[in-house]
Amino acid sequence: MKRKITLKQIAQELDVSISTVSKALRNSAEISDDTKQKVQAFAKLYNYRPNNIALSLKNRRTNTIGIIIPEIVHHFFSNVISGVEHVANKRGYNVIIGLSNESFSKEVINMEMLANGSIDGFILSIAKETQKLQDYHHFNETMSQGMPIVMFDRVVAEINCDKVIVDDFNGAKKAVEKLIKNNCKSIALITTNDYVSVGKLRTQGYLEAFEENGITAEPKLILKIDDTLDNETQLDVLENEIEQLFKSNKSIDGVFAVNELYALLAMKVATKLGLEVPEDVQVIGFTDGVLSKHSTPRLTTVRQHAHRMGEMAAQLLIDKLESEYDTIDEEFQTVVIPTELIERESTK
Amino acid sequence: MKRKITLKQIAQELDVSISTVSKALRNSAEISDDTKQKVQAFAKLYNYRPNNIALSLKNRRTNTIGIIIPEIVHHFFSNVISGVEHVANKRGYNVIIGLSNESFSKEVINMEMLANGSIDGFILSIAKETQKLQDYHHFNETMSQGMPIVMFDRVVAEINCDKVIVDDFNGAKKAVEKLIKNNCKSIALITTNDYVSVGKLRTQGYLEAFEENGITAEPKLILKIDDTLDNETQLDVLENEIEQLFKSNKSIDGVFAVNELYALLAMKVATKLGLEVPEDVQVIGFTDGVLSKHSTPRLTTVRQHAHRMGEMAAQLLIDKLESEYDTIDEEFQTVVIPTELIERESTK
DNA sequence: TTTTAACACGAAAACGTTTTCGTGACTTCC
DNA sequence: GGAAGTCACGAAAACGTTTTCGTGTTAAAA
Repeated sequence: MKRKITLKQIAQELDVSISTVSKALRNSAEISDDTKQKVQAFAKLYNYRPNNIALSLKNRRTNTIGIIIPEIVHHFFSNVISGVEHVANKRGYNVIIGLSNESFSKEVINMEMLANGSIDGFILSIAKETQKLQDYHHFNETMSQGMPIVMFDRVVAEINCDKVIVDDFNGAKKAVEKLIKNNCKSIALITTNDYVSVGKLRTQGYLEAFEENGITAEPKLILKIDDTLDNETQLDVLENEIEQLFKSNKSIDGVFAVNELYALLAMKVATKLGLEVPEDVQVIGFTDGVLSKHSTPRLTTVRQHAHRMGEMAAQLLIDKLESEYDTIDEEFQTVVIPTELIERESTK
Repeated sequence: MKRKITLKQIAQELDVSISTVSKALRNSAEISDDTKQKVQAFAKLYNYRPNNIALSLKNRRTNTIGIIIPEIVHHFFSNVISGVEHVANKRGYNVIIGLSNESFSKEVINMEMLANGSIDGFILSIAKETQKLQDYHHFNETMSQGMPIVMFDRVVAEINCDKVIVDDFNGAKKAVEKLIKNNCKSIALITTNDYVSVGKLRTQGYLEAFEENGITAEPKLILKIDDTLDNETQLDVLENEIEQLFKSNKSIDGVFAVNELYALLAMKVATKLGLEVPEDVQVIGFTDGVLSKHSTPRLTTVRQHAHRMGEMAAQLLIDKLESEYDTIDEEFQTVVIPTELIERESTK
């Protein structure tokens, strides 16, 4: 088929030079009105659009940002993407995605693939495996090449860059306080292993709420789920673990879970064991996703404002990109997005 | 900070020409072993990587594919993306995303933004507004410029291009047949307006199952939801409509819904009205998402294999891109992905 | 010793832009 | 009528690659 038309072709066709065509299209005062009209009409007729790749090469800016996330089939992450895309689009940037699938090596490969000029900067949330290995060389290398990074949600303290995080600690704390205020006497925690930074922070929020209220935390009320468990296929294992928690602690009248799936399963198990939600046991989950919204009873959750996080991350990154001439400004900021407790039917 | 190193800089530093460096790095036989070693060592030391943009310009291929979808916070679409990303990555392509938010103009703008050389081809599912307006000029223009398009799920018959679709008709038909076989005598349909192509096809499947079993469809059992309704905020309206359906048709003992939310709400309403699922009313939904998997009772659904659809779409596109020299092959194919009935707890 | 072949490298073009600078043809001014 | 200035345009460089072709040097063959 016919390829896209270029300046060169227009120039040939109209018997002028390439520079004249370029200037005419950009409405330069250097060019006579006659020529301008002729060129512009021709360009319009053939639907001329400047080639983006050539522009990128010339300007040494691609106007594209890369976003690397652990998974995309996930309410939180897809929401972040939509936020990123929203402001990126508004400000004339494209968004290119890479999935790490929670794997360290895929994260590294993805970043290397994009860092070679394809994008101007990164927005990313690191893979669990990376958190476990604590190998951050790829971030340092990328930044040392002058490519800015904005991390969100799962961030790493050792790396100096802009960050957008959820207030995991206080979000969890407030949720647990809510349970305490609602007269729960035996509040269980369902969380992940400690190397997952957000899981750890939420756990700390739980503990802090206890402490401030003079309650001593009981280890047996804390269930740490091994999250190498595949939530898709090993759902029954998960459910079983939670069931054991309930069975060996009949006193439980409140549950705080670090994600909505755990919270939902807690409700399910409770119901199965003949307990009523929220009468007998109240449940709050972190992460406000579709599951929480449409469960019966509808789950009280800690909303993270994922969309806003994405918007904020994109804003930070683009601001940095567009102020790169005053490169002295090597001040990095960490924006904390406050959480919001959405009270629904799983609490009194 | 220090920018990425280029061939030119290596050449200067080593006092050879740019061509020599390039050849040395590509292990050309033209270059002496001495020089090769020197250059390669230097390149490795400074972590040289060829600039992708320059390569794209030279090769006139970006090795990037664009995917335009109506929304990303959506189990089906995010699953498709993950499929696309999977094979794209495996075959050395990047994926750049654009969201139309179901808007015609955003779809057009997004496509124009990417069609100017940023990508080699499109994978897309068209916006509802585009379906309603039936304005497809942007697809034709894109294709006439030699840029291939692969459509998935929501496709348009008038455009000649590769397509990947769900077998909506048969998927729906089989689901309804299942209900019939399970002795449902009064099967309701909860669907969307007709201009949504997949909604229409699923409705036809429902009708066909009736016909083949000698049952006459009753219009009052068919609820068409106006999908300009925002599922997020107007949930109660939705729920109310479904409740009315049940109340004015006490005989209903089976429900087929064209998406999982409608199905879930149907279960919820039924339960609320004192009906047991699946004892009194059996429910099947199209689209196998998280809601279905984690509802109580767990929903029987028609699985679409979204991930596989994404993989297939990417494969079709890349195959076409990489065979573009024998451009005569203007045969387009439509791949139909069969559905699968996942029987869970909402049917007997 | 002369011709030929192999070897090792450099110059330059090309991909599609934008922009700086130069220049020939007029016009204006004294 | 010559100097100076304006106008309208073209040549060329640059962004970072790859690749084709040309060329000088050396070694082998005649």
